[in-house]
Amino acid sequence: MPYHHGDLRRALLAAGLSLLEKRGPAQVSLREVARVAGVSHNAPYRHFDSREALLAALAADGFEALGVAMEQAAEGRTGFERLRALGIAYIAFARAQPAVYLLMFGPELVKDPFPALKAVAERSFEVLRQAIETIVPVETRRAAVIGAWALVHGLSHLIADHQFPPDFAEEDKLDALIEDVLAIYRQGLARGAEPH
Amino acid sequence: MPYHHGDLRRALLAAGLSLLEKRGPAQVSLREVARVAGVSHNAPYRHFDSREALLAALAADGFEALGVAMEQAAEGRTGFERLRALGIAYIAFARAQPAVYLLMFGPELVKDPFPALKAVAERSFEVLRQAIETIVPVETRRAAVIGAWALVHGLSHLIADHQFPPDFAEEDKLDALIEDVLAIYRQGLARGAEPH
DNA sequence: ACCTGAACACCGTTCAAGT
DNA sequence: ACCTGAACACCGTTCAAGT
Repeated sequence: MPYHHGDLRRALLAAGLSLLEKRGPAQVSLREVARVAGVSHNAPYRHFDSREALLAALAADGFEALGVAMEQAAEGRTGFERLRALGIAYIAFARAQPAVYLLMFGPELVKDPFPALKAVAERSFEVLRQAIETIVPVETRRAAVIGAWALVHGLSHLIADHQFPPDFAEEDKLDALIEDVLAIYRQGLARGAEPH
Repeated sequence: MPYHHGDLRRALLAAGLSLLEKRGPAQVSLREVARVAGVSHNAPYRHFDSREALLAALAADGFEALGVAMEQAAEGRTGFERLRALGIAYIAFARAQPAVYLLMFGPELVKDPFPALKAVAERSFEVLRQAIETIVPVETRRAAVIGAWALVHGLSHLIADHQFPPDFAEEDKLDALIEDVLAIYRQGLARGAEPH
C-alpha cells in the first residue's frame, strides 16, 4: 500500500524535479514521472490536472523558495548592504537550482493559466522594491528597481543557461565577478542619488 | 511541383517560426511543420536531422540577425553613445522577436550539440566587448562587459517573458524605462572609470 | 536528390471499471 | 478517494520503396 494520504503528490514532484534537472523540461512527462513513482500512467491525474500543472507546481515551489531566501537576506540589513545581500541571494538561488530557475522564467510554461504563480513571483519583487525605496530618490525609483531586477536576473539566467565564458567555471572567480558587477550598478545608483 | 531546389527548407523554417511565435517552442513539431508546408510528415528529414536541429536553425537565424543589428548599431558611433545604441538595439531585437529570443536563451534547446550556435552567439558578445574596451579601464573591464550583457539580457528576457508590471505595456513608457535603466549602469561605469 | 507510406515506441488525456 | 487498463489521437524517428 504505497503512497497513501498525499505522499504520491510529493513523490511525483520529486520525480518531476529529478527529471527536470537531469534531462530538461521537455523530458518531464507525466508517464515517466508515474513510472519513477511506481504507479500507473494515469495516477498523476489525481494530483495534477495536466502535465503543465505539474510543471507549474515545480515553478511555484521555486518562486516560494526564492521569496523565502530573499526575505532572509533582507532581514537585519539596511541600505546598500541589504541591496547587495538580496542580489547575492537571488543569484545564489539560480546557481543552486538552475533547471528550476530556467523553468520559472522560461516559455515552456505558459504562466497565464496559473495566477498563483504570478502572485508568488511578485513577493520577491516586493522585497527588492522595498530595499531600493530606502536608498534612491522617488524620481528614479522605478528604473532603479527594474534595473536591479534585470541585472540580477540577467546574471542568474546567463549562468543557469551556461552562457558565460569558461573562465568563470570556478565558483570563486564567479563569486568575484558577481560582486564586481553588482558594485558597478550600486555606484550608478549612488551617483544618481547625488545632487547634480 | 512545389518546393524544388531548396525552397522546402525555407518553407519549413517559416512554418516553424510561425508555430513558435503563436504557440510556443513545445508546440513546434516536425509533423505539424510538414503539414503546414504541404509535404509528408517525413519530408523535413531531408533538411533537418531532428526536431531539435530545426529549433537550432531558428535560434541560429536569431543570433545571426542579432549580430547584424548590433554591428549596425555600433557603426559610426563611439564611447558611451555606442554603448547606449548597442543596448537599445539588443533589447529592440528581443522586443521584436520575443519567441525567438526566448528560444535562443532557453533550455528547450540544448546548445552543446550545435557548436555553430555558440559561434554565432559570440559575435554579439564581441561587439559589446569592443565597445566597453574604449571607455573602461582594464581592471574593471571584464565585470563591465559581463554586467552590460547581463543588464540588457535581463531586460530583454523579462520583457519577452511578460514579467513586467502592466504599466509598461505601452511602448513609449517602456522606451523611457529602458533609457533610464541603461543610464544608471552607464553612470556606474563612468564613476568606476574616475580616479578615486 | 527528394518524397511517400507503413511501422514502432513513445506521449497526453479520457473513460469505464475496480477497491 | 485512489488506482488500473484500454483506448484515441498525437509525436519523433526509421525503413523500404517510389520518381
